[in-house]
Amino acid sequence: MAEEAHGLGRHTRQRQQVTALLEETDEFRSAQRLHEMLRARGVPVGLTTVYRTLQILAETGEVDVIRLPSGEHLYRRCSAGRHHHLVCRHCARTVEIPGPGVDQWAGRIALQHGYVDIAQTLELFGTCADCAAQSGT
Amino acid sequence: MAEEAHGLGRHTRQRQQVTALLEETDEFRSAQRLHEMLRARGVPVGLTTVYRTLQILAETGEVDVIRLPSGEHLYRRCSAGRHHHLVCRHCARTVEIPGPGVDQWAGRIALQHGYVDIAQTLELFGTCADCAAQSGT
DNA sequence: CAACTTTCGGAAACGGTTGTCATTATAGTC
DNA sequence: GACTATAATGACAACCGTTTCCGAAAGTTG
Repeated sequence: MAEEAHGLGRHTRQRQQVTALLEETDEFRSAQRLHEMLRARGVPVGLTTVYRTLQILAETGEVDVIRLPSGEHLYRRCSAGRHHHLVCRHCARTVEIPGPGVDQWAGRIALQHGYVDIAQTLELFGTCADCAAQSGT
Repeated sequence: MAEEAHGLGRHTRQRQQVTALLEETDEFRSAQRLHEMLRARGVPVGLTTVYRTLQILAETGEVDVIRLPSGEHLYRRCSAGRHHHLVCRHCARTVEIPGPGVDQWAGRIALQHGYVDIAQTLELFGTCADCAAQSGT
C-alpha cells in the first residue's frame, strides 16, 4: 500500500519538485511563475502538470490560494488554522490574519437568511509600507 | 452644458438602456446576460458597449460587482451604504449584508502591519433555502 | 520482468474580457 | 437648423490564465 499522507496519488518527480518549491518560501506565486522557476533551475516540468498539481494541493487544503483582481491565482504553502491574507498589490508580500471571528460572523448571517453550505472569500489587498515609500517619494 | 449626474459621459441611447435594465431588478447578472436581454427585447446594442458601460458604472460606484469563482463578473444596481453580499451559488438570489464592521476591522488590521490604501473583497456564497430544498429532497 | 494504471506535457481549445479602428451619434457653436 | 469637433459604438480580433485532449512516458503491482 502507498503512503497517502498527502492528497496526491503517485509519487512522481514533478510533484515532488512543485511541493518542494512551495516549501521554500511563504510568498504567493502564480502557477506560471512556479513553472518558470522550475524550468530555470533545470527541472523539466510541463505547465499543465504544475496547474494540475496545484489544483490537487488546493483541493486537499495543502496550499492556500488567492485570486487577484486580474483573475490569476496565487499559491502558497498552507499554514495551519483558519486565516485570511493581507496582500500587497505591488510586491505580493503577505501577512497572515487569523480570522475565526469572520467565520462565525458569516455563519450567523447565513443562518439568519436560511442559506447553507457557506463559503466566504475574504482577502485584503493594500500597499505595503515599502512599496508605499518607493512610489510616494 | 451637459448634465453629469451620472459618471457616464454622453447620454446615449445604449447607455440609457443598460442603466434602465439594471433598474428593473436587484438580481446580479453578467454582462453577457444583460446584453442578451437587451437584444431579446429588440434593443440593438453591442456586447462591447455593455461591458464598457458596466465598467464605468462600476468605477463610479453606481453598480455593485461581484466575481464568481469561475471568474465572471455579475452586476447589479447599487444600493446606498457599505455592504457585502450573500449570494446563492445556484440561483444567484442575493441578500445584502450591511458590513461597516468588517471595514473597520480591515482598516485596523492593515494599519497594524503598515499597509495603506486597503481594498477588501468579501462575498459570501451559499445555497439558499429554496435551492437546498430542491436538491435535498 | 511483464502488465496495468496513472501521470506527463505539448498543443489546441476555452471563455470572459479587452483592444482596435472605421463608422456613427452626440452636443455645443455658428 | 446646419456645422463640426469629439466621444461612443460595435463587429471582430486579440488576450491571457486556465483547462482539456490524447498519445507517450513513467510509476506501481504481482
